[in-house]
Amino acid sequence: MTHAAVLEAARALLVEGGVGALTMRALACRLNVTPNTLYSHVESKTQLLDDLLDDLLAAVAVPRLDDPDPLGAIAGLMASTYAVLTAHPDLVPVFLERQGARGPNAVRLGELMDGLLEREGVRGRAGVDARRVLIVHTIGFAALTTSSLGSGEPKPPSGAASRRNFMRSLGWLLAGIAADPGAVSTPGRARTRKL
Amino acid sequence: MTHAAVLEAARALLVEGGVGALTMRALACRLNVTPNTLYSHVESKTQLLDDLLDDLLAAVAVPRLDDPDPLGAIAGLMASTYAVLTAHPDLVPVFLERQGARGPNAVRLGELMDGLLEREGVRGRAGVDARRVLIVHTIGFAALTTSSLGSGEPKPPSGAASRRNFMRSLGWLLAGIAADPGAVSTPGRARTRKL
DNA sequence: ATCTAAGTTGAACGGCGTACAGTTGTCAAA
DNA sequence: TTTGACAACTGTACGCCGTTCAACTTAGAT
Repeated sequence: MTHAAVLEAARALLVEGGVGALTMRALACRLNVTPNTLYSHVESKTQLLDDLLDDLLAAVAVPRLDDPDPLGAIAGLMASTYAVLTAHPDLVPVFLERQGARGPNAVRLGELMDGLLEREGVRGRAGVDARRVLIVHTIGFAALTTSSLGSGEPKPPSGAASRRNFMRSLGWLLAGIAADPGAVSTPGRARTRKL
Repeated sequence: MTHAAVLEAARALLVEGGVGALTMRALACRLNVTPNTLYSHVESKTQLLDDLLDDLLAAVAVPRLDDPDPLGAIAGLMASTYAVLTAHPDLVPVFLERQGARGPNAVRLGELMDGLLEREGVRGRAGVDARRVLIVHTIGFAALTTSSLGSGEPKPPSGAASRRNFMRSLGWLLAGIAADPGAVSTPGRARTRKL
């Protein structure tokens, strides 16, 4: 009975029955313990979910910061993130509810992205905006990839079709970001008091 | 004590304390009634949330289908949707959880959008994809507009800055959609068995 | 005056996350 | 070998949740 065992059982519950099935009581039952025992290994259910989230992000394949093609590297990074998220669709709503993960892996990915964007000449305010756009697009697509979204089309598109659609629109966004770096490229006093 | 009164009180609770504060018991208390009374006017809490969602969508300003500038009309439609959603940020997580509203107003907006896209030459599979991209972008931005999203930047951007960022990236997406209609413009037997 | 149907209520069910006091088992220090 | 500290675990319970059901009230139609 360890922290890791709890996480693993939680993941199993999530896969088998979705978020609704992940209950401290069900979790305890699966581990053959009483519910309160879990609190010796997990601070709270919220913390447990955060741990699951960050574990998920650990599976994202990260490009090298010095990749010769920064824009392509970013595309690959987002594609990998998308793949990881859609592979575990049950966690995505949790992700949204938390307003984005804040664990060490999330931070690492964010910094890597900033580095790659900077190599494209996108930094400062523009960098923050660009990261936001890309993350919204990726998480949003992952979150809504299995729904029919409004009228008609009762049959949601296949996973492969969704992925193609994701990559295509991701390309549009990257093109826009690259075409308009809009960066205040001179750091220092020039941008100190600009909001 | 009517359906409308319940909805109104629910909205008030939502504004005052977020989703967590919207409880059947709290709702009943605010209306000076016992909790079970609510079930004479509302089928379930889920249905109540759906009603709130669709009510929200009723506030979206819709362009005319025969607007001389379809692309601009779509941009306006998404901008209005974004404004409405960000004005009631508490409902956006609910929106996400429901995987997009399915009420009559949502259907109406979806159909209007399809009509406008069609006038841009985007129809069929491409139309569905385009609608998906635009909805993801809009709802995603509204959902994540108040978070810091990963590393750094403890101060989230202001509402106006977020809106500018939203509109700018929306423009990139619309440009991509318009530049590559990718439509199978000949309906009929040619595309019957193409999945 | 009587019947009916809608609105409301008290009480309860089962489930949730979680707290607290007490029991067990393990293992180092005496 | 005994003792004692400490971590893991349990029984029990609290307060919350959404929801149901039989009973009661009451307004309007017959």
